[in-house]
Amino acid sequence: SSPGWDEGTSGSMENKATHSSFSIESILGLEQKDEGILAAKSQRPWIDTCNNLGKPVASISYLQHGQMYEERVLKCEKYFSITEKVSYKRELSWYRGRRPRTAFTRSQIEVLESVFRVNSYPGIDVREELAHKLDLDEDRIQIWFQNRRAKLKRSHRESQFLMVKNTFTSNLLE
Amino acid sequence: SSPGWDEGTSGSMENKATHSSFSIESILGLEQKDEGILAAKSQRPWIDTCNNLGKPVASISYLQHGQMYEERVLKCEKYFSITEKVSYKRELSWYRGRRPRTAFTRSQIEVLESVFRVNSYPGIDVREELAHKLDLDEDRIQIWFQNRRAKLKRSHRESQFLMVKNTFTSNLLE
DNA sequence: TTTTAATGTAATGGG
DNA sequence: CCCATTACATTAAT
Repeated sequence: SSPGWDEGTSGSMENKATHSSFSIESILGLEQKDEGILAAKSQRPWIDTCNNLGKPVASISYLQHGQMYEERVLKCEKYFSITEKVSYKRELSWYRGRRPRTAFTRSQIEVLESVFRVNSYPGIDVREELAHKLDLDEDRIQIWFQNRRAKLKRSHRESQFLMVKNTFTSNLLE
Repeated sequence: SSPGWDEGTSGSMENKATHSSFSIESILGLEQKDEGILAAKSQRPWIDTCNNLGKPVASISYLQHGQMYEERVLKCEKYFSITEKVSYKRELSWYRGRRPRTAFTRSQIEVLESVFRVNSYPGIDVREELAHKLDLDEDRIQIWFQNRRAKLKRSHRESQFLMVKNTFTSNLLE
């Protein structure tokens, strides 16, 4: 449940613990048995969000507040239709298949940074805990730590580099 | 001899047959004697290369052809200094002891992919042949096929997941 | 422009 | 060999 984009209904497959005996899954004969391919988790849930309702029947696009929007008619019934409004940028991300960029809040960053100072390699347990506390996907946490480690290494490299360079320069000036 | 990262001047240690009595190696007292453990093949040749000449005395960095380079001063005498030019990318990998990431060329990938389509599990003989033809280590080939098989498996899982989910969605909309 | 979230994949280590 | 992870090079969003 990352902020900035909704998850649609794609999460329903994973809520094994909460469905009743008369759940949709059981009616459709898709009961999870923790065997075979149904256990698989989609790698691209933000794409599923649009696929869940099929290809749009139609769409119109327009400008609003200086931004390009598109209204897609996902389903047309006699008395109603289901529409979805998406921004142009998001649409671009979609067909490129790229996850919309997550914008962490300041408070989320603060927590992540404080954990990072203690442990740059949190295990799955810590990541799940963080994910729950910060209301983020565990995947986002993992990626954040990866990028954070890369950043740390970059800064180490730069400072080390400058140190050597300064030594060299000092020697030259002696 | 993987393409994708230059060897700088560090390859000189391997050209034992071509150096004269007044080579840099002999001046520095680093003559190879081919005795004892030196005959063994290192598991990490990309680390040995830098350790052989000790830590650089100093280094300066600069840009050339859009790439970061570093010039390291290996030894400073009164009238001369011995320097070594290395690319920045290589420098990064050094201090961590990790093999520099191989960047396969498009044509190498094409060959590997075409072989993969026919046989995902090439034996040592095929791998050696590929290594020779593509000018790569046999190890790189082996790793490539391992990663390629993992990728194939992922895509299979993903498509199966989507198939099941689409069935699920179709049922809902009927 | 700079920073950094996201991606693809080469490399590593354990089983 | 597999599998899960990690590092790393790049791309692209902000």
